[in-house]
Amino acid sequence: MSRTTFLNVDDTKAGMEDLDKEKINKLIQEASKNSKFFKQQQRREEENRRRIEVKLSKIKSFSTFQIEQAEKSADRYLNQLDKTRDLSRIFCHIDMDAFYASVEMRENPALQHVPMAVGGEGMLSTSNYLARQFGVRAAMPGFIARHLCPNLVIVPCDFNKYRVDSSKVMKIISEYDENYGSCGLDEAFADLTNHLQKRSTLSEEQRTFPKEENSTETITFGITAEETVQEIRHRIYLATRITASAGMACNMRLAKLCSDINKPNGQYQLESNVNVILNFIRNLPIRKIKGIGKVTALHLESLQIQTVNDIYLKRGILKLIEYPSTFDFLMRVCNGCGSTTIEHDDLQKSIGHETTFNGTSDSLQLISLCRDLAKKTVDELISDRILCKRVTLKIKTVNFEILTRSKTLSSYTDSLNIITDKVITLLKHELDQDLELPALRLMGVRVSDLKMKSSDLPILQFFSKKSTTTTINENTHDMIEDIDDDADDDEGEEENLNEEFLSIENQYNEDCNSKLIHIDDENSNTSTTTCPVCQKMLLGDNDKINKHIDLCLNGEMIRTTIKEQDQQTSPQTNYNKRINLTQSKVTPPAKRQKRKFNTTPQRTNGTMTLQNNSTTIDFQSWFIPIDILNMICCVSAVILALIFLFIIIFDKVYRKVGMILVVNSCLAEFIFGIYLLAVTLFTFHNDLKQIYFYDSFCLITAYIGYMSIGLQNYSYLLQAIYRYILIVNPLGLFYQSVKFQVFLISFTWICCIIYPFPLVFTGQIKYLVDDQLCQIPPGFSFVTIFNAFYIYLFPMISIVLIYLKMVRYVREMSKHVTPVNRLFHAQRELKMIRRIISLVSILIALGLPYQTLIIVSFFKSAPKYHFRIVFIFINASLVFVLIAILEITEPLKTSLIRRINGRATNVVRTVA
DNA sequence: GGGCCGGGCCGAT
DNA sequence: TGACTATCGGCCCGGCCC
Repeated sequence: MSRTTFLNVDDTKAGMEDLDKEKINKLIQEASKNSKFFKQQQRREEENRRRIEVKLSKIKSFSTFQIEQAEKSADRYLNQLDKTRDLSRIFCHIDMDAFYASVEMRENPALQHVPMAVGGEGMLSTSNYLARQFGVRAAMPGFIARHLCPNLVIVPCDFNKYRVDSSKVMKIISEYDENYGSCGLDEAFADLTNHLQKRSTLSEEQRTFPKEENSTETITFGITAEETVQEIRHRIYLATRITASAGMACNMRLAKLCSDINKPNGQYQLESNVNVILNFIRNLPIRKIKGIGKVTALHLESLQIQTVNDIYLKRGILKLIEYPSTFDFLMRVCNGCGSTTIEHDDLQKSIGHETTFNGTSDSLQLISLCRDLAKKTVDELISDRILCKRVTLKIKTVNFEILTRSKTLSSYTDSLNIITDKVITLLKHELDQDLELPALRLMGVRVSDLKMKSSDLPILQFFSKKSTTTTINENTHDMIEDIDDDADDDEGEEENLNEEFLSIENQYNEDCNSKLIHIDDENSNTSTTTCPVCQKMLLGDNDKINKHIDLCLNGEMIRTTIKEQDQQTSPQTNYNKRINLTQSKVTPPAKRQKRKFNTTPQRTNGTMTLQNNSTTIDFQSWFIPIDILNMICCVSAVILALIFLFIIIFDKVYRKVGMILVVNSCLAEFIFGIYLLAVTLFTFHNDLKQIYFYDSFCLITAYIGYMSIGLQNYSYLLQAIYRYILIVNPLGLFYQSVKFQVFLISFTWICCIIYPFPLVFTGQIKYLVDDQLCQIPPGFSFVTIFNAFYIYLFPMISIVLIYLKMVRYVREMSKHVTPVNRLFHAQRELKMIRRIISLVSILIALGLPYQTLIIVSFFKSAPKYHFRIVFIFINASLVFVLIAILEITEPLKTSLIRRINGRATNVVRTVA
């Protein structure tokens, strides 16, 4: 037997008995030796070995007499356990064989003959038996699996499919025990005792099933437990075309162990006889026991405990060194005792979400992520009508060190603001306190100490018979008082925050609620406003007002619930669902369905349910085609801009002042194109992986975006100004000089480079989950208006005004006696400006959706995926603008034509 | 001494 | 080249308070 280390292959899975473990372990070590994960595992193992050393030295201090006494005490305990042994029942554990992999192989038979695994590149969920021969197993990262088995086919998880099959399986099992307990999608326990008693009274017909689907041939099963389970497995196969293994025994622990004996597609029944049971369990290696993981195994192995029988032999020492609960567990194991009741927990104990991302230390990003996770968790709380009292923040550093920080609240709540505040306070405290804290790679928010929103029920029942208006006002009134208490409680802790974080926090609150309330921060922290939900005048600081609105919105939810209640369901339905999903000592199926083994966030129904500050997003099928379209536009634009720059530089047409301005425009377009390409690639990457993830790259691109859009628009303004100068002040040579133009160009560049900095550093730019990009969220705010004016409206309006002024000027000029060439010249420049106007109108037309969005967002919330939609136009505008530049810039056009012709001539010549 | 709180660790799927 | 999940339950410990 291989010695337990933290990185060895876990060979306890069925189908992995005959592996060359040494070879596989060597390959795994090789694949992961340089990773931080490996180093962390080494640290963990060393720490555990240190603890083992302490244990061993403690053991040395015990006298033989002490050990003998402990052994006698253990024996007495074993005797007691023996007396409570219940051999009267017969449990069955059904385990679907490589469930996810089997579903995939059924859907795609080609996969049946290749080693294959289900999951993501990050983590595998399960593997088929062919892959297991290579050591590929569940909970193994994809890259190691590929190292072990280069031909491995990895199929992404599709929980929808598995859920359909799982429900078929569970339905069949429920016919044998309606109180069955499921452990996830692929496992279930059933107590067959009652069914077996009734079974003898069943007619043969009731025990007869078709041999094959749609076949007339039938098969009749007998009345024994063995045959009953064969019947269950046969019916499962008929329903799903997937095999299941089963184990039968007098308790659940033994039944589970039995289902593993004849895997796959087999079953095993353990006789309900003490000697048989002891003989069976004592010969098993400890790692087969549910509840003994790597760490416990390592500790037990250090005491020369390899099998369950060794546990028995070392019972004296175990009694002396283990915690009572651990000792109790081990004694139950070595006596073959197990649970004989399928218990159902009353209430889920905690709810939370966590996500892994590329390591980052950027506190802004971390706080924003934390907020998203809190929102997601609170949404779940609210939708299930549950309150919580304890919030926990979990973080994992890039070195795989995990920290959890939790805080108990003064009262039960489901307020987004309270929970978010609390968890962000915990995060800030960590970030502040530990300056050496490495970058983080995971963050999680969890709430616990849950209770049902019980007070809702009588209120709802009572008021549902009255007018809804009364309900809301009554409820809201009560809630305001509640929340004020909570707000007071929170104030004390706010003192711990440093100023930087406070400013970020306030900014966020402003952003979030700018559509709801106006707060005059300049005068004081206190202001009056009207609540958009209950229409009451509110007096207080931002926090209190926000919290009030938060609660009012919950009140709004209550009203909705009342309406729904009258129509269809009771408000308890959701909660009951949750209870029903929760099984004894097993993960609720709904939760298990969510489990994933890849790096992507939770996916259900092929969609991703994520929260940002305002919306829930689903992955849409049109994302990818649109991303590709955008990429085509961006790449075309970048290539065009590069070609233009190349031509201008190599043909030396840049020596003219006007061309310097065109170079400036092309350069701006090039940067803007690169920005759009980066954004599109970023979005495409996230869409493809169906993840929401961002790092400072996203912020940097946003910065470059705002800068380059400014550069682009001002470059056209400079061109217009230059034309204007040429006409209005043809003798003002200084203004037409290269020096002056370069000065203007430099000036606009400096303005455009500097202006987005405050946007970045004051957290105005946010990662918008739905749109997968970083932008200033649309909405009525000074920043939005200033931004729109600074980089768009001002240059565009100026160009239009210059054009109008020039039209008037040329008209005036033509009325007076003017040198012909000067008039001609002016008309030509006017034509130039007209072209610039046509170019600008492209920008205006295709930028219009963006501007409309901004304006609409002043009055109501922006539609979902708004930026995705407007960015299609912006990407397209870039290509059109570059084509327009070519069209209106004569020297560029002629140069390009000459080159194309030249090359064509060359080709002809070569061919000839 | 018992209960609560906050932190850490383990295990299962 | 580097690359190792998400969610939940449960247990234990030390520190603190009553």
